[in-house]
Amino acid sequence: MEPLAAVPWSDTYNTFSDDHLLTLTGLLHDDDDATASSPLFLLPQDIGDNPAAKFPVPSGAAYLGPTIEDIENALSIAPRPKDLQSHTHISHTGFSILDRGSLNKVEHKYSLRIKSCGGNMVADDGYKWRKYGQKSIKNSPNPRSYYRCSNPRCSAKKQVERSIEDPDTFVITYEGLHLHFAYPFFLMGQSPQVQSPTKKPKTIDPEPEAYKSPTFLPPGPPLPDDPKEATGPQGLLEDMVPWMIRNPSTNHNALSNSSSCSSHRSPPLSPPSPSTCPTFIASCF
DNA sequence: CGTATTTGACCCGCGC
DNA sequence: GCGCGGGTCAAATACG
Repeated sequence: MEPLAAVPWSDTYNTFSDDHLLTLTGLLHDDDDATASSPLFLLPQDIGDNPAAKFPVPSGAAYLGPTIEDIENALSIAPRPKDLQSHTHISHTGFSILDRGSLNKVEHKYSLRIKSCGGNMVADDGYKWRKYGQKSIKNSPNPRSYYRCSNPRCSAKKQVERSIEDPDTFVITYEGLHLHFAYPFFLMGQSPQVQSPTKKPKTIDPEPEAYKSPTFLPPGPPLPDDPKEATGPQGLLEDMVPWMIRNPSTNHNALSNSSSCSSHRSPPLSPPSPSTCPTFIASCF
């Protein structure tokens, strides 16, 4: 039996999962990266007035990234129906985020189970993903697709496969983060004095240099490749979730005020198109 | 023609 | 050592 007879498999996967991926990739540690044991984000309240604290400190006391509970809390701000549906229905985008238990973290990888509610998933995060592989999985009729951030300086990856139990449920596994997303959080050009003592990445990636910069900027417009391109507040979910997780009490307002197409930032490799408006972000949170 | 996708080959880790 | 399976590579192909 061929999955998704009416819609090309890869197309469905990609358009469906992109927006969700952005939701989480900004939170994720790269499994093999030197940042794996370092906090991804520090916020103004975290930094305070101590210059020495303006860079993520890879110590045991540092913020080690979101837990499943953090992410679930962030997700919980999505409007939930009053009834006893087992998942949060996102009517605008035609899919549902399965309720508690659908999100798992395993060895710095997050897996998310998302229920498709029919229709084509047309939502994009502005980032581009390049499919680099597809494999048939043993004992599963559904292949697994492998995607990598099209930004060559970014190591973010995702895997998407259809659930065996429920053909309408997608299992998306996120690994790594959009490193170019972290650019605006640091001032470049200063000699690194604080850097992670952890192991080097398996592959040479110039991106981690950003983390070596001692000065940390508060969350602002993600700046994929060139800090000089930074403009005003943006508002992708990816921008907001790290902040949300740290500020659960103000999550809802922050997102409702920040989600709009007009404030969509320029994606790393291509300008946003009308179809790339983060509708998922606006409707989900 | 440049870019993205497809897909078989290849690599590597793991269990037997 | 060998086979298996997951992950990645890269040439061929499709597409805009």
